[in-house]
Amino acid sequence: MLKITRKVEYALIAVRHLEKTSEKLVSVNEISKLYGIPRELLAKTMQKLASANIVKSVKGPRGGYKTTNKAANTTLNDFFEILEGPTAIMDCYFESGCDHLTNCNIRTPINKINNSIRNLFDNLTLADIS
Amino acid sequence: MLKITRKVEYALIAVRHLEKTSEKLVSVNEISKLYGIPRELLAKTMQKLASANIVKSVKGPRGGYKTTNKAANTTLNDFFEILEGPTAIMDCYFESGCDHLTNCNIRTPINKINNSIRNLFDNLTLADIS
DNA sequence: TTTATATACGATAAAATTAGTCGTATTTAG
DNA sequence: CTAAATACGACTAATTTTATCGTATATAAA
Repeated sequence: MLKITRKVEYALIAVRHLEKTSEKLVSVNEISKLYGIPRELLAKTMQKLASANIVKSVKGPRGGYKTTNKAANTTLNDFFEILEGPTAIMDCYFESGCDHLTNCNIRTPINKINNSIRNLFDNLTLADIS
Repeated sequence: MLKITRKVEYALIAVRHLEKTSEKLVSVNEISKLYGIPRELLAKTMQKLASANIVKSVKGPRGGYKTTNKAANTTLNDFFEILEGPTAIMDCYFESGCDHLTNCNIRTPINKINNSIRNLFDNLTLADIS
């Protein structure tokens, strides 16, 4: 219920670590050992952050990741959506098709809750929560 | 990721239905048929709402549920916590014991996000989202 | 030019959580 | 009495999340 996923958790850990080490390239291996998190999973997570230009990747020996100047200004909503897709407390908020037989009597409440959450996360950046 | 559960969904449906039918007692059977939701699951959900005094239960034939005057003023945070326990985007926010090896570098961000969400839900009542 | 190290990415397996069902007890109107 | 309703715990099924595996590609350094 209203939990973030490990992917997001690991991404936060990594980005914060990279912010600290600044310009230096740090490999997935290093971060996964340092915080005791699964390497392959972190690797995939970093790839998503890289394709969204939150971090920059460098291949090959001595390669790794570093944050881009975009990182700190990224909103939580963008950060979450890069990793997990649209922010929605129920699938019907984005997908079509409602399960309920006659009519859905919670459309308004669901929308209001969703909009509140999205508004919250749109107005918080990674820098804000540091 | 940040989803509400079916229990919460069903509870919302039921409470909104009961608000509409006002003083009349409505059985779980009736609501479950009307919205096409599993009876037993809804029954349990209603029992939790009853023990939190959001709804009043009446046993026996012609029995059922109706909302109490407490219902509309209930905050989303209370409503969620009655059904699902403490609101926390990560378990470590409430439970002790951290998985991370050396040190956790996301304590501050997690707390800030959590407090923001809790603050949001503490200031929204069921009436507000109707 | 070969080797070792690193990212990239899709497929699959394991674990955990959520959703749903079942059985039995209790209450009470008719 | 009986039927209809809530109450509650145990169990099973389904779904989602988490983790692993295999293979490809890039590149620094020997």
